[in-house]
Amino acid sequence: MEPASLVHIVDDDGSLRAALDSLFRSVGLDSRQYASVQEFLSAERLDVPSCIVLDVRLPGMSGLDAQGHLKELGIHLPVVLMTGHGDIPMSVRGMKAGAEDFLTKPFRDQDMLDAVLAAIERHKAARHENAHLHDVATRYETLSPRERQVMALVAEGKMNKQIAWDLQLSEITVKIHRGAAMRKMDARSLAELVRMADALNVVPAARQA
Amino acid sequence: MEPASLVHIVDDDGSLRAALDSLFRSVGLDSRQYASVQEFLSAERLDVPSCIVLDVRLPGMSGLDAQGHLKELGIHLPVVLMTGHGDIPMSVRGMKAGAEDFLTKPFRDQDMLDAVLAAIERHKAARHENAHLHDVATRYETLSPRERQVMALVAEGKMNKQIAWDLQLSEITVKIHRGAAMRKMDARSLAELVRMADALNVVPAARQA
DNA sequence: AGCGCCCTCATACATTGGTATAGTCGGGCC
DNA sequence: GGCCCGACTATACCAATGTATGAGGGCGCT
Repeated sequence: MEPASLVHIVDDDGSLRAALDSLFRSVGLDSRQYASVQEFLSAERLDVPSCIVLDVRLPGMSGLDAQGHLKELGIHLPVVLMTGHGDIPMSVRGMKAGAEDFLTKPFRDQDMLDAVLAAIERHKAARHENAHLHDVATRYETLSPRERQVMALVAEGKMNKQIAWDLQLSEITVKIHRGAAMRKMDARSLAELVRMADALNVVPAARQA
Repeated sequence: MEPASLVHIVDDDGSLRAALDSLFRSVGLDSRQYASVQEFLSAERLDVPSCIVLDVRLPGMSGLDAQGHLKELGIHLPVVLMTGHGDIPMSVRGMKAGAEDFLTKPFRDQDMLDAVLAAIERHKAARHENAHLHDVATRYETLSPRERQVMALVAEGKMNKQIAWDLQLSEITVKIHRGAAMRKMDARSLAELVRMADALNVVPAARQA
Protein backbone atom coordinates (compact mmCIF):
# COMPACT_ATOMS: atom_id res chain seq x y z
CA MET A 1 0.00 0.00 0.00
CA GLU A 2 1.35 3.30 -1.08
CA PRO A 3 1.59 5.62 1.92
CA ALA A 4 -0.48 8.83 1.97
CA SER A 5 1.04 11.75 0.11
CA LEU A 6 2.27 14.82 1.91
CA VAL A 7 2.50 18.51 1.05
CA HIS A 8 5.01 20.77 2.79
CA ILE A 9 3.64 24.32 2.95
CA VAL A 10 6.30 26.97 3.42
CA ASP A 11 4.88 30.48 3.81
CA ASP A 12 5.12 33.19 6.40
CA ASP A 13 1.42 33.98 6.14
CA GLY A 14 -0.32 31.80 8.70
CA SER A 15 -3.78 32.31 7.29
CA LEU A 16 -2.69 31.28 3.82
CA ARG A 17 -1.01 28.20 5.25
CA ALA A 18 -4.21 27.29 7.00
CA ALA A 19 -6.20 27.76 3.83
CA LEU A 20 -3.84 25.59 1.82
CA ASP A 21 -3.77 22.98 4.54
CA SER A 22 -7.52 22.81 4.43
CA LEU A 23 -7.52 22.65 0.65
CA PHE A 24 -5.07 19.77 0.50
CA ARG A 25 -6.75 17.79 3.24
CA SER A 26 -10.05 18.14 1.40
CA VAL A 27 -8.64 15.97 -1.35
CA GLY A 28 -6.97 13.47 0.95
CA LEU A 29 -3.47 14.91 0.99
CA ASP A 30 -1.68 15.19 4.31
CA SER A 31 0.11 18.47 4.94
CA ARG A 32 2.70 20.19 7.15
CA GLN A 33 3.13 23.90 7.73
CA TYR A 34 6.33 25.90 8.10
CA ALA A 35 6.78 29.67 8.44
CA SER A 36 10.26 29.66 6.91
CA VAL A 37 12.68 27.59 4.90
CA GLN A 38 14.81 27.11 8.01
CA GLU A 39 11.88 25.70 9.88
CA PHE A 40 11.21 23.27 7.06
CA LEU A 41 14.84 22.18 6.93
CA SER A 42 15.00 21.45 10.63
CA ALA A 43 11.79 19.46 10.56
CA GLU A 44 11.63 15.76 9.95
CA ARG A 45 10.75 14.69 6.45
CA LEU A 46 8.81 11.50 6.05
CA ASP A 47 9.79 9.19 3.25
CA VAL A 48 6.53 9.39 1.34
CA PRO A 49 5.50 10.89 -1.99
CA SER A 50 5.46 14.60 -1.32
CA CYS A 51 6.22 18.05 -2.62
CA ILE A 52 6.89 21.55 -1.37
CA VAL A 53 4.65 24.56 -1.85
CA LEU A 54 7.01 27.44 -1.40
CA ASP A 55 6.50 31.16 -1.24
CA VAL A 56 9.09 33.06 -3.24
CA ARG A 57 9.32 36.01 -0.88
CA LEU A 58 10.15 34.82 2.59
CA PRO A 59 12.04 36.21 5.58
CA GLY A 60 15.46 34.60 5.96
CA MET A 61 15.79 32.74 2.71
CA SER A 62 13.85 33.38 -0.47
CA GLY A 63 12.09 30.61 -2.27
CA LEU A 64 14.39 30.87 -5.24
CA ASP A 65 17.49 30.61 -3.09
CA ALA A 66 15.87 27.73 -1.28
CA GLN A 67 15.58 25.78 -4.52
CA GLY A 68 19.31 25.80 -5.03
CA HIS A 69 19.91 25.12 -1.36
CA LEU A 70 17.66 22.08 -1.36
CA LYS A 71 19.50 20.65 -4.35
CA GLU A 72 22.83 21.02 -2.59
CA LEU A 73 21.44 19.25 0.43
CA GLY A 74 20.28 16.38 -1.74
CA ILE A 75 16.62 17.06 -1.07
CA HIS A 76 15.00 16.40 -4.41
CA LEU A 77 11.39 17.24 -3.68
CA PRO A 78 9.37 18.82 -6.47
CA VAL A 79 8.71 22.48 -5.74
CA VAL A 80 5.60 24.50 -6.51
CA LEU A 81 6.45 28.18 -6.25
CA MET A 82 3.97 30.92 -5.47
CA THR A 83 4.20 34.62 -4.97
CA GLY A 84 2.09 37.68 -4.43
CA HIS A 85 4.40 40.18 -6.06
CA GLY A 86 6.26 38.42 -8.78
CA ASP A 87 7.51 39.32 -12.20
CA ILE A 88 8.38 37.36 -15.28
CA PRO A 89 12.15 37.14 -14.72
CA MET A 90 11.44 35.73 -11.29
CA SER A 91 9.11 33.07 -12.65
CA VAL A 92 11.56 32.18 -15.40
CA ARG A 93 14.34 31.78 -12.89
CA GLY A 94 12.16 29.57 -10.77
CA MET A 95 11.11 27.37 -13.65
CA LYS A 96 14.69 27.11 -14.89
CA ALA A 97 15.67 25.94 -11.44
CA GLY A 98 13.26 23.08 -11.94
CA ALA A 99 10.07 24.24 -10.24
CA GLU A 100 7.07 22.16 -11.10
CA ASP A 101 4.92 25.28 -11.39
CA PHE A 102 4.81 28.94 -10.50
CA LEU A 103 1.54 30.43 -9.27
CA THR A 104 0.62 34.01 -8.52
CA LYS A 105 -1.50 34.88 -5.53
CA PRO A 106 -4.35 34.89 -5.53
CA PHE A 107 -4.63 31.61 -7.39
CA ARG A 108 -7.56 29.36 -7.99
CA ASP A 109 -7.76 26.34 -5.71
CA GLN A 110 -7.92 24.07 -8.68
CA ASP A 111 -4.74 25.45 -10.20
CA MET A 112 -2.88 24.82 -6.95
CA LEU A 113 -4.28 21.32 -6.69
CA ASP A 114 -3.33 20.52 -10.27
CA ALA A 115 0.20 21.73 -9.66
CA VAL A 116 0.58 19.85 -6.39
CA LEU A 117 -0.86 16.64 -7.73
CA ALA A 118 1.42 16.78 -10.75
CA ALA A 119 4.39 17.45 -8.47
CA ILE A 120 3.52 14.49 -6.29
CA GLU A 121 3.14 12.24 -9.31
CA ARG A 122 6.57 13.32 -10.42
CA HIS A 123 7.99 12.57 -7.01
CA LYS A 124 6.38 9.16 -7.01
CA ALA A 125 8.05 8.32 -10.28
CA ALA A 126 11.39 9.65 -9.02
CA ARG A 127 11.05 7.60 -5.83
CA HIS A 128 10.45 4.52 -7.88
CA GLU A 129 13.53 5.18 -9.94
CA ASN A 130 15.57 5.85 -6.85
CA ALA A 131 14.40 2.80 -4.99
CA HIS A 132 15.66 0.58 -7.76
CA LEU A 133 18.90 2.46 -8.19
CA HIS A 134 19.50 2.34 -4.45
CA ASP A 135 19.06 -1.41 -4.42
CA VAL A 136 21.55 -1.80 -7.20
CA ALA A 137 24.03 0.56 -5.56
CA THR A 138 23.73 -1.31 -2.28
CA ARG A 139 24.56 -4.57 -3.95
CA TYR A 140 27.42 -2.94 -5.82
CA GLU A 141 28.97 -1.94 -2.51
CA THR A 142 29.32 -5.57 -1.57
CA LEU A 143 31.67 -6.16 -4.50
CA SER A 144 35.38 -6.39 -3.82
CA PRO A 145 37.65 -3.97 -5.71
CA ARG A 146 38.68 -6.63 -8.16
CA GLU A 147 35.12 -7.65 -8.79
CA ARG A 148 34.24 -4.05 -9.59
CA GLN A 149 37.12 -3.77 -12.02
CA VAL A 150 36.08 -6.94 -13.77
CA MET A 151 32.44 -5.90 -13.83
CA ALA A 152 33.36 -2.62 -15.48
CA LEU A 153 35.35 -4.32 -18.18
CA VAL A 154 32.64 -6.92 -18.72
CA ALA A 155 30.12 -4.11 -19.15
CA GLU A 156 32.39 -2.60 -21.77
CA GLY A 157 31.88 -5.77 -23.73
CA LYS A 158 35.35 -7.23 -23.35
CA MET A 159 35.97 -10.96 -23.38
CA ASN A 160 37.35 -12.72 -20.34
CA LYS A 161 40.56 -13.22 -22.23
CA GLN A 162 40.98 -9.50 -22.87
CA ILE A 163 40.08 -8.61 -19.31
CA ALA A 164 42.68 -11.05 -18.08
CA TRP A 165 45.28 -9.41 -20.24
CA ASP A 166 44.22 -5.89 -19.17
CA LEU A 167 44.44 -6.72 -15.49
CA GLN A 168 47.37 -9.09 -15.82
CA LEU A 169 45.40 -12.02 -14.51
CA SER A 170 44.70 -15.53 -15.63
CA GLU A 171 41.46 -16.05 -17.48
CA ILE A 172 40.20 -18.38 -14.80
CA THR A 173 40.55 -15.68 -12.16
CA VAL A 174 38.54 -13.32 -14.29
CA LYS A 175 35.83 -15.93 -14.52
CA ILE A 176 35.72 -16.22 -10.74
CA HIS A 177 35.35 -12.47 -10.24
CA ARG A 178 32.89 -12.23 -13.06
CA GLY A 179 30.76 -14.98 -11.58
CA ALA A 180 30.97 -13.36 -8.16
CA ALA A 181 29.86 -10.04 -9.60
CA MET A 182 26.89 -11.66 -11.30
CA ARG A 183 25.88 -13.38 -8.08
CA LYS A 184 26.35 -10.36 -5.83
CA MET A 185 24.59 -8.01 -8.24
CA ASP A 186 21.82 -10.55 -8.59
CA ALA A 187 22.06 -10.34 -12.36
CA ARG A 188 20.54 -13.29 -14.12
CA SER A 189 21.98 -12.37 -17.48
CA LEU A 190 24.79 -10.32 -18.95
CA ALA A 191 22.19 -7.88 -20.27
CA GLU A 192 21.08 -7.15 -16.73
CA LEU A 193 24.63 -6.63 -15.57
CA VAL A 194 25.25 -4.19 -18.40
CA ARG A 195 22.16 -2.19 -17.47
CA MET A 196 23.15 -2.09 -13.82
CA ALA A 197 26.65 -0.99 -14.76
CA ASP A 198 25.19 1.81 -16.87
CA ALA A 199 22.79 2.86 -14.13
CA LEU A 200 25.75 3.06 -11.75
CA ASN A 201 27.94 4.82 -14.29
CA VAL A 202 30.75 2.37 -13.78
CA VAL A 203 31.61 2.47 -17.46
CA PRO A 204 33.16 5.61 -18.97
CA ALA A 205 30.78 6.90 -21.64
CA ALA A 206 33.55 6.93 -24.20
CA ARG A 207 33.97 3.17 -23.82
CA GLN A 208 30.37 2.24 -24.26
CA ALA A 209 30.69 2.58 -28.01
CA MET B 1 34.79 21.77 -38.69
CA GLU B 2 31.57 22.58 -36.94
CA PRO B 3 29.38 24.65 -39.27
CA ALA B 4 28.43 28.20 -38.28
CA SER B 5 25.49 28.49 -35.92
CA LEU B 6 22.20 29.98 -36.99
CA VAL B 7 19.44 31.92 -35.23
CA HIS B 8 15.90 31.95 -36.59
CA ILE B 9 14.20 35.21 -35.67
CA VAL B 10 10.40 35.06 -35.76
CA ASP B 11 8.74 38.41 -35.05
CA ASP B 12 6.28 40.62 -36.87
CA ASP B 13 8.22 43.75 -35.98
CA GLY B 14 10.68 44.30 -38.78
CA SER B 15 12.79 46.82 -36.91
CA LEU B 16 13.23 44.48 -33.97
CA ARG B 17 14.16 41.68 -36.35
CA ALA B 18 16.78 43.91 -37.89
CA ALA B 19 18.15 44.86 -34.50
CA LEU B 20 18.39 41.23 -33.43
CA ASP B 21 19.94 40.25 -36.71
CA SER B 22 22.59 42.87 -36.22
CA LEU B 23 23.15 41.79 -32.64
CA PHE B 24 23.64 38.15 -33.54
CA ARG B 25 25.89 38.84 -36.47
CA SER B 26 28.05 41.01 -34.25
CA VAL B 27 29.05 37.90 -32.32
CA GLY B 28 29.48 35.72 -35.38
CA LEU B 29 26.09 34.05 -35.44
CA ASP B 30 24.29 33.75 -38.74
CA SER B 31 20.61 34.65 -38.70
CA ARG B 32 17.35 34.40 -40.66
CA GLN B 33 14.28 36.56 -40.30
CA TYR B 34 10.62 35.57 -40.51
CA ALA B 35 7.52 37.68 -39.92
CA SER B 36 5.37 34.75 -38.86
CA VAL B 37 5.49 31.15 -37.73
CA GLN B 38 4.07 30.06 -41.07
CA GLU B 39 6.83 31.81 -42.91
CA PHE B 40 9.39 30.05 -40.75
CA LEU B 41 7.78 26.68 -41.32
CA SER B 42 7.76 27.05 -45.09
CA ALA B 43 11.39 28.13 -45.17
CA GLU B 44 14.28 25.78 -45.53
CA ARG B 45 16.06 24.84 -42.34
CA LEU B 46 19.75 24.15 -42.54
CA ASP B 47 21.12 21.25 -40.58
CA VAL B 48 23.38 23.27 -38.34
CA PRO B 49 23.37 24.13 -34.63
CA SER B 50 20.61 26.67 -34.30
CA CYS B 51 17.71 27.94 -32.26
CA ILE B 52 14.57 29.99 -32.63
CA VAL B 53 13.91 33.38 -31.13
CA LEU B 54 10.15 33.57 -31.08
CA ASP B 55 7.75 36.34 -30.22
CA VAL B 56 4.86 35.11 -28.11
CA ARG B 57 2.29 37.41 -29.63
CA LEU B 58 2.18 36.97 -33.35
CA PRO B 59 -0.43 37.21 -36.08
CA GLY B 60 -1.60 33.79 -37.23
CA MET B 61 -0.09 31.52 -34.64
CA SER B 62 1.10 32.54 -31.21
CA GLY B 63 4.54 31.62 -30.00
CA LEU B 64 3.15 29.32 -27.34
CA ASP B 65 1.02 27.43 -29.83
CA ALA B 66 3.99 27.26 -32.13
CA GLN B 67 6.00 25.43 -29.50
CA GLY B 68 3.53 22.58 -29.43
CA HIS B 69 3.20 22.66 -33.17
CA LEU B 70 6.93 22.38 -33.71
CA LYS B 71 7.09 19.38 -31.41
CA GLU B 72 4.39 17.63 -33.39
CA LEU B 73 6.28 18.30 -36.58
CA GLY B 74 9.40 16.79 -35.11
CA ILE B 75 11.27 20.08 -35.17
CA HIS B 76 13.24 20.00 -31.96
CA LEU B 77 14.96 23.37 -32.04
CA PRO B 78 15.50 25.13 -28.72
CA VAL B 79 13.18 28.09 -28.41
CA VAL B 80 13.86 31.46 -26.79
CA LEU B 81 10.57 33.22 -26.18
CA MET B 82 10.14 36.97 -25.94
CA THR B 83 7.20 39.24 -25.48
CA GLY B 84 6.31 42.86 -24.96
CA HIS B 85 3.13 42.31 -23.02
CA GLY B 86 3.50 39.12 -21.07
CA ASP B 87 2.38 37.89 -17.72
CA ILE B 88 3.60 35.21 -15.36
CA PRO B 89 1.17 32.46 -16.40
CA MET B 90 2.28 32.98 -19.97
CA SER B 91 5.94 32.67 -19.08
CA VAL B 92 5.28 29.61 -16.96
CA ARG B 93 3.42 27.96 -19.78
CA GLY B 94 6.26 28.72 -22.14
CA MET B 95 8.90 27.37 -19.82
CA LYS B 96 6.86 24.25 -19.12
CA ALA B 97 6.66 23.69 -22.85
CA GLY B 98 10.42 23.54 -22.84
CA ALA B 99 11.51 27.04 -23.78
CA GLU B 100 15.15 27.72 -23.16
CA ASP B 101 14.33 31.19 -21.82
CA PHE B 102 11.61 33.81 -21.73
CA LEU B 103 12.56 37.45 -22.14
CA THR B 104 10.46 40.57 -21.83
CA LYS B 105 10.87 43.46 -24.22
CA PRO B 106 12.79 45.54 -23.89
CA PHE B 107 15.60 43.23 -22.94
CA ARG B 108 19.28 43.81 -22.62
CA ASP B 109 21.34 42.64 -25.56
CA GLN B 110 23.50 40.57 -23.28
CA ASP B 111 20.52 38.71 -21.85
CA MET B 112 19.36 37.77 -25.32
CA LEU B 113 22.83 36.67 -26.32
CA ASP B 114 23.20 34.56 -23.21
CA ALA B 115 19.89 32.87 -23.89
CA VAL B 116 20.60 32.25 -27.55
CA LEU B 117 24.09 30.94 -26.92
CA ALA B 118 22.81 28.59 -24.24
CA ALA B 119 20.07 27.41 -26.61
CA ILE B 120 22.57 26.73 -29.36
CA GLU B 121 24.83 24.85 -26.99
CA ARG B 122 21.86 22.70 -26.03
CA HIS B 123 21.07 22.06 -29.67
CA LYS B 124 24.64 21.08 -30.36
CA ALA B 125 24.49 18.50 -27.62
CA ALA B 126 21.13 17.23 -28.85
CA ARG B 127 22.47 16.97 -32.40
CA HIS B 128 25.34 14.91 -31.15
CA GLU B 129 23.00 12.55 -29.35
CA ASN B 130 20.74 12.34 -32.36
CA ALA B 131 23.50 11.67 -34.83
CA HIS B 132 24.47 8.54 -32.97
CA LEU B 133 20.91 7.43 -32.40
CA HIS B 134 20.12 7.99 -36.05
CA ASP B 135 23.01 5.79 -37.08
CA VAL B 136 21.81 3.03 -34.85
CA ALA B 137 18.21 3.39 -36.02
CA THR B 138 19.31 3.27 -39.64
CA ARG B 139 21.14 0.03 -39.08
CA TYR B 140 18.18 -1.35 -37.17
CA GLU B 141 15.99 -0.78 -40.21
CA THR B 142 18.10 -3.21 -42.18
CA LEU B 143 17.16 -6.03 -39.84
CA SER B 144 14.56 -8.53 -40.97
CA PRO B 145 11.48 -9.01 -38.75
CA ARG B 146 12.86 -12.20 -37.28
CA GLU B 147 16.19 -10.63 -36.58
CA ARG B 148 14.47 -7.85 -34.69
CA GLN B 149 12.49 -10.30 -32.61
CA VAL B 150 15.60 -12.23 -31.74
CA MET B 151 17.52 -9.05 -30.98
CA ALA B 152 14.82 -7.94 -28.57
CA LEU B 153 14.86 -11.24 -26.71
CA VAL B 154 18.64 -11.28 -26.65
CA ALA B 155 18.59 -7.79 -25.15
CA GLU B 156 16.23 -9.07 -22.49
CA GLY B 157 18.99 -11.42 -21.46
CA LYS B 158 17.45 -14.65 -22.66
CA MET B 159 19.55 -17.58 -23.77
CA ASN B 160 19.40 -18.87 -27.32
CA LYS B 161 17.65 -21.93 -26.00
CA GLN B 162 14.89 -19.89 -24.36
CA ILE B 163 14.51 -17.67 -27.40
CA ALA B 164 14.16 -20.75 -29.57
CA TRP B 165 11.41 -22.03 -27.34
CA ASP B 166 9.65 -18.65 -27.23
CA LEU B 167 9.63 -18.30 -30.99
CA GLN B 168 9.17 -21.99 -31.70
CA LEU B 169 12.43 -22.26 -33.54
CA SER B 170 15.46 -24.47 -33.39
CA GLU B 171 18.37 -23.11 -31.44
CA ILE B 172 20.53 -23.08 -34.53
CA THR B 173 18.14 -20.74 -36.31
CA VAL B 174 18.24 -18.39 -33.38
CA LYS B 175 22.02 -18.34 -33.61
CA ILE B 176 21.79 -17.38 -37.27
CA HIS B 177 19.46 -14.47 -36.61
CA ARG B 178 21.44 -13.41 -33.58
CA GLY B 179 24.64 -13.39 -35.53
CA ALA B 180 23.00 -11.47 -38.35
CA ALA B 181 21.70 -8.88 -35.89
CA MET B 182 25.14 -8.44 -34.39
CA ARG B 183 26.67 -7.97 -37.82
CA LYS B 184 24.03 -5.62 -39.17
CA MET B 185 23.97 -3.54 -36.00
CA ASP B 186 27.75 -3.47 -36.06
CA ALA B 187 27.86 -4.56 -32.43
CA ARG B 188 31.19 -5.98 -31.42
CA SER B 189 29.91 -7.31 -28.13
CA LEU B 190 26.68 -8.27 -26.49
CA ALA B 191 27.00 -5.25 -24.24
CA GLU B 192 26.91 -2.96 -27.25
CA LEU B 193 23.86 -4.70 -28.63
CA VAL B 194 22.07 -4.31 -25.32
CA ARG B 195 22.82 -0.60 -25.25
CA MET B 196 21.61 -0.15 -28.81
CA ALA B 197 18.45 -2.05 -28.02
CA ASP B 198 17.84 0.21 -25.04
CA ALA B 199 18.53 3.34 -27.07
CA LEU B 200 15.98 2.14 -29.63
CA ASN B 201 13.50 1.10 -26.97
CA VAL B 202 13.07 -2.32 -28.47
CA VAL B 203 12.80 -3.89 -25.04
CA PRO B 204 9.70 -3.29 -22.91
CA ALA B 205 10.84 -1.57 -19.72
CA ALA B 206 9.12 -4.19 -17.62
CA ARG B 207 11.34 -6.89 -19.07
CA GLN B 208 14.63 -5.19 -18.49
CA ALA B 209 14.61 -6.27 -14.86
C1' DA C 1 10.87 -19.81 -65.08
C1' DG C 2 14.65 -17.65 -62.76
C1' DC C 3 16.42 -14.69 -59.19
C1' DG C 4 16.88 -12.95 -54.65
C1' DC C 5 15.52 -12.65 -50.00
C1' DC C 6 13.91 -14.48 -45.88
C1' DC C 7 13.21 -18.24 -42.96
C1' DT C 8 14.23 -22.67 -41.56
C1' DC C 9 17.24 -26.61 -39.95
C1' DA C 10 21.25 -29.95 -39.55
C1' DT C 11 26.10 -31.41 -38.75
C1' DA C 12 30.45 -30.20 -37.26
C1' DC C 13 33.88 -27.65 -35.09
C1' DA C 14 35.98 -23.93 -32.40
C1' DT C 15 35.62 -20.52 -28.99
C1' DT C 16 33.86 -18.60 -25.01
C1' DG C 17 31.61 -18.74 -20.66
C1' DG C 18 30.49 -20.94 -16.08
C1' DT C 19 31.22 -23.90 -12.15
C1' DA C 20 33.35 -27.15 -9.01
C1' DT C 21 37.34 -28.76 -6.54
C1' DA C 22 41.59 -27.78 -4.65
C1' DG C 23 45.54 -25.32 -3.40
C1' DT C 24 48.77 -21.01 -2.40
C1' DC C 25 49.55 -16.47 -0.57
C1' DG C 26 49.03 -12.33 2.22
C1' DG C 27 46.72 -9.18 5.50
C1' DG C 28 43.76 -8.10 9.37
C1' DC C 29 41.91 -9.70 13.78
C1' DC C 30 41.22 -12.14 18.23
C1' DG D 1 49.58 -18.59 16.46
C1' DG D 2 45.05 -19.56 14.56
C1' DC D 3 41.38 -17.83 11.68
C1' DC D 4 38.86 -15.63 8.07
C1' DC D 5 38.76 -13.32 3.82
C1' DG D 6 40.17 -11.61 -0.49
C1' DA D 7 42.96 -12.59 -4.33
C1' DC D 8 45.03 -15.69 -7.37
C1' DT D 9 45.76 -20.04 -10.03
C1' DA D 10 45.21 -24.77 -11.94
C1' DT D 11 42.76 -28.96 -13.71
C1' DA D 12 38.72 -30.66 -15.37
C1' DC D 13 34.24 -30.66 -17.17
C1' DC D 14 29.98 -28.92 -18.96
C1' DA D 15 27.06 -25.38 -21.05
C1' DA D 16 26.51 -21.71 -24.17
C1' DT D 17 27.86 -19.23 -28.11
C1' DG D 18 29.72 -18.38 -32.95
C1' DT D 19 30.70 -19.86 -37.54
C1' DA D 20 31.03 -22.58 -41.71
C1' DT D 21 28.89 -25.61 -45.01
C1' DG D 22 24.95 -27.39 -47.04
C1' DA D 23 20.21 -27.53 -48.08
C1' DG D 24 15.10 -27.03 -48.56
C1' DG D 25 10.72 -24.10 -48.87
C1' DG D 26 8.05 -19.85 -49.55
C1' DC D 27 7.27 -15.42 -51.69
C1' DG D 28 7.62 -11.59 -54.65
C1' DC D 29 9.47 -9.56 -58.76
C1' DT D 30 11.12 -9.48 -63.44
